[in-house]
Amino acid sequence: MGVTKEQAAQNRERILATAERLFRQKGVDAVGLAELMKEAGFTQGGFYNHFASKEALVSEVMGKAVDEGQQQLESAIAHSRGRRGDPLVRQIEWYLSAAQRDDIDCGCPMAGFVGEIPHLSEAAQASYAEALESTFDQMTEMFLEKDPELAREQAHARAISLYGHMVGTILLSRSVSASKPALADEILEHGRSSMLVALGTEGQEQRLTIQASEDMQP
Amino acid sequence: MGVTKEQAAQNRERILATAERLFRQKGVDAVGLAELMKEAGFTQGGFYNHFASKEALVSEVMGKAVDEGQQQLESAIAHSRGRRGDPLVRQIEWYLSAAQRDDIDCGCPMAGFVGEIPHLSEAAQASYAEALESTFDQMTEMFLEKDPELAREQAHARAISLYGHMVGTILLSRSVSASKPALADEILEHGRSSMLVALGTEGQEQRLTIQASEDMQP
DNA sequence: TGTACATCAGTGAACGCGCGTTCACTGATGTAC
DNA sequence: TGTACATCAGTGAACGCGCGTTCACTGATGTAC
Repeated sequence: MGVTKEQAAQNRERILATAERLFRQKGVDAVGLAELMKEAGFTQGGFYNHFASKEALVSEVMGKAVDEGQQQLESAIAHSRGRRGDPLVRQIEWYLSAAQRDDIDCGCPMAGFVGEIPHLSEAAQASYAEALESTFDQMTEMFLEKDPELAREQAHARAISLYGHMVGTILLSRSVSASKPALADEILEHGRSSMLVALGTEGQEQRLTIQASEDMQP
Repeated sequence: MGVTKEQAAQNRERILATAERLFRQKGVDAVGLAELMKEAGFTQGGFYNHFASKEALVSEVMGKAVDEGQQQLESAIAHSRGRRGDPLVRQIEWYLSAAQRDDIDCGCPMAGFVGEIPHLSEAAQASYAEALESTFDQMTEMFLEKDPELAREQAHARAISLYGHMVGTILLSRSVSASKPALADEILEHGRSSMLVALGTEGQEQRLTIQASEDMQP
């Protein structure tokens, strides 16, 4: 009661951060505002000083989460620039590590929320789609940097495919990490090595594609 | 009031089927028992004649859904046996079609529920993990049938990787199909063609792997 | 700089509502004799 | 085969509870003069 504007803004951020954590742990629907505010250190009623509704909060949390995911990816790119090794390889190995799988709180928001997005508000879906597109663009750049002779269009296609592969692999691994931990690890490992192999062989794709599709599709 | 045993069993099945449909459309948490029973054509109270609790219903729905997904895959294999073309190719093309993406009600249950699984009961998680393992085994067989010289272990690894790729691609496409339909289609298409190419090039993998990892990981 | 007052982030109780669950009751089904 | 009765899937009202939301109130902050 009686609080600096600056303090109020900080409190708002604390509510957002707490909401993101709880949403990831339990799912959006399973988190009540009373629980959220208590967890953030406030009483229930204060919520509406900061947000118009739960839906507004959800949209803002989604927007913030995917933006941060973006920035994380961007800084990962910057960090690996000039270092030895392929930034795509580094990215894959980090993304598909057991650590990133088990750290629900800080893991990739695109993967963490992908299942809930179709049930959320238009605003939340739009934020998500925007961020997904940017992620594809960033990964396209990584492909182009790796192989400057690659056509942009093809780099983009590879980025989309690779990202789908990464997201599916981490989700499957998470879905069984409680009931079959060994299987969960196997999923990560086979997904990862297959992606790394694909990264290596893609250079020869054009030569092989024609022959391959002849083999497959009579 | 006053109903044949046989009729009662049918009614139970109707509740299960309705629950599966609603769960897929809205998510497990967002479906209330009153809504469910009404949708199935009954009054609220009757629910507990068939199930001990909502949690018990959820577990049974998950078990049934993944089992049916299994059978569907199995019959798809049987159906394509002896026909022209690679069953894996057929599987990929069906799975990553816009139709299967948009038909939430009948789509792949593994993909539809993967995001909710970590929040559900142990029983539901166990059903899911069991079914996932079986799916990997079935796809392993498809790889072995395609290339009988392949080591079982390697076929299994490829099955796991491919399935992760399929699931991630369909989920990403679904997550933006409302807000960016064009992007959603692009995701399907690039994922699909990349998987088909990988199927074709994998035969040459062993030769390329060594060279590829030298290129990537100094 | 000091005083008077509006602002507004906070509190905590209360609202109506829908949730999962329980219950007394109904009446055709299915069984025992 | 007919009669008497137990069973149990169905009804629909009610339970306590937690949900999202509203409200009157508090009191330090921030502003106007």
